[in-house]
Amino acid sequence: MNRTAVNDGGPAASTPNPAANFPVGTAGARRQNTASLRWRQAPASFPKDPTLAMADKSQRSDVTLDTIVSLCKRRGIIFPGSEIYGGLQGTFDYGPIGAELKRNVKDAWWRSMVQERFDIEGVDTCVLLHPSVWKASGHVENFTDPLCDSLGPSRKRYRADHIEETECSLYRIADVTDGEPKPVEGAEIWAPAKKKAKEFYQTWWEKHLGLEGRRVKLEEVEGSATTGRFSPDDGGRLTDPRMFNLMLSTALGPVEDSSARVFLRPETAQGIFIAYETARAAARRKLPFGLAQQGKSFRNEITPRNFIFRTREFEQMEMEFFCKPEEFCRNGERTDMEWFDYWRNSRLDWYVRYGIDRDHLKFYDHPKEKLSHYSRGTTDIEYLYPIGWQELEGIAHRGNYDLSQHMEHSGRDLRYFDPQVEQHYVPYVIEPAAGTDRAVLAFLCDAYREEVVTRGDEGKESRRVVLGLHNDLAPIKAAVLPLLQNRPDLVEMARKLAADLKRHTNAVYDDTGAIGKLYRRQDEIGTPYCITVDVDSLEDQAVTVRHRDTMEQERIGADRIVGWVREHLSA
RNA sequence: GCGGGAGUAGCUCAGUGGUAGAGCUUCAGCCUUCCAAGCUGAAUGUCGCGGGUUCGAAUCCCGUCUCCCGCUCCA
Repeated sequence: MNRTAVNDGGPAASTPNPAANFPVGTAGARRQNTASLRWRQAPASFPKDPTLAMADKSQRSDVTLDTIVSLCKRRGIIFPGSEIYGGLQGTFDYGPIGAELKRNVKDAWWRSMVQERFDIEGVDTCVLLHPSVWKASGHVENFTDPLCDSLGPSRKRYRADHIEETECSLYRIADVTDGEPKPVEGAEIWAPAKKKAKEFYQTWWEKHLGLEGRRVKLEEVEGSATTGRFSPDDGGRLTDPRMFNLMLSTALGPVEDSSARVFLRPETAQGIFIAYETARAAARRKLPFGLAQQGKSFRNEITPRNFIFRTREFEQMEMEFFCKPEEFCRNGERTDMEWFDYWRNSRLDWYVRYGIDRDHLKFYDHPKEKLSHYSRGTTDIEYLYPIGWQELEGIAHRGNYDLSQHMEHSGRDLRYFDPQVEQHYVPYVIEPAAGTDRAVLAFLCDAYREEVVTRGDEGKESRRVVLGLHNDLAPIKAAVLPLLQNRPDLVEMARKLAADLKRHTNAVYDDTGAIGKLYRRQDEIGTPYCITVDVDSLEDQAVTVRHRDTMEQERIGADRIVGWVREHLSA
């Protein structure tokens, strides 16, 4: 979905496109940097859907992606993978705080999708699946894009199947000003037709071959007629298409030559479909019911970008909900489309429940004409990332496509026998598929805020960075801090309190700084409660609990603190 | 893959041919009775990598790698 990344770069219709082109095989001309620079500002002649572009104009002013990236790195939440070797594009590692956060997101999903429900089971299927699975699912055929590049000045890349091939020939340019045709060094061009070629290259000759005011002639190189593709933007010839398969593959078996080439799953869903019948039978499930799964998926994204938004290795939280096609529903039973609707809303509510501002979420219903032939509806839940509205989760009504495909390719009967109607049929599937890393990023962006704090007596201002995470998502739930680090009795009491808390929740102890600094440290990673032990605590056996969001404090008996924290965390 | 930008301390960067620096962070000590205070001290660098020019290279040249941005792609 690139609807949002509108090419807001180019000034609209600045330079008229002079339709210049570089001749094939003149390396010198390709280095015309000045021309390239000018060209880069030319408007693309394929504006992406302008209406959508308008609708998606909204941007966030409260947080930038760079801010989040930098916080994540500084605090060891998430940082580039393989960093000590210079990094590996499209991979990110989660550090101590990030690992907790991600676990919490996954746990929250699992609780609401599996644990709290009576109609969904969890599964955990393999990353490596039989190669036929991807033939059946359509990934082998459809997950491969033929791409080609323009040799013209725009250097743009196109989907080969989006551009028609046309007849073309190679032309030589000759200078005929002085009567006798003199071939111009290196000036050979591919063009669809002589007339067109003349239009295309007029400007180019003059500018780049020093032929201003000269008369030139095009000679078709004999036997060069062929078919080729040309850039709609700059008229340049396109390279032959190269195939980009978006699935990663590996060799299964110890000896590479004789081993089987298998794919790493590009989605977790197919594992669920092929385990469907066994899981259903073992769990003794009737329709409707769902199978949920979390796990890593891999895609050879041509351009992984935007931090953890698009990476080559990523994690998914998917659920396949098998339900009855409408014609088999009895009175009062939800139809497939009603289930689709149910899951759309239910999934959006989940994000709101865990703290995302409702105004930062929206549905994007895929237009009917863009749906796959089997799909009866697809809705994206989009989140207003700092980079704009982008897909966070997709909810798809997949009809009976996947199970039917696997029936056909595997030869197994995956139909469901419905005792109510005494018929066999293939269930419909509703699939809410969420990106775990995208969810983590969304929660981070939505929780992030900066405040200016004024200190009471001196009126000194300082900046406070807070992650206002939902308690369930906060990586660390409570920090125990001694007010004075040079008082062994305070330190001892605080350490003991931290140890008590650690038996029940993820708590930490910290005394390496003045109290204000310790608070800020915890604010930055979203710790909801800080518990401070002061000198009075030794007398009255009470401690101060400081709330992250309000910075308010309250006094609680030390012996009640574990209960207090547990109670507040589950509230 | 193409084009552009960038690689110097954990972070942000300065350093354009002559002994590698600053601020912040981190750590230790002192101090400190609640919101990044102060003082003292310390740690941390194959200047992305390889080659060349030079008496001498972070600096100039060539090559190379990686990251970032744009484009193509993106359940």
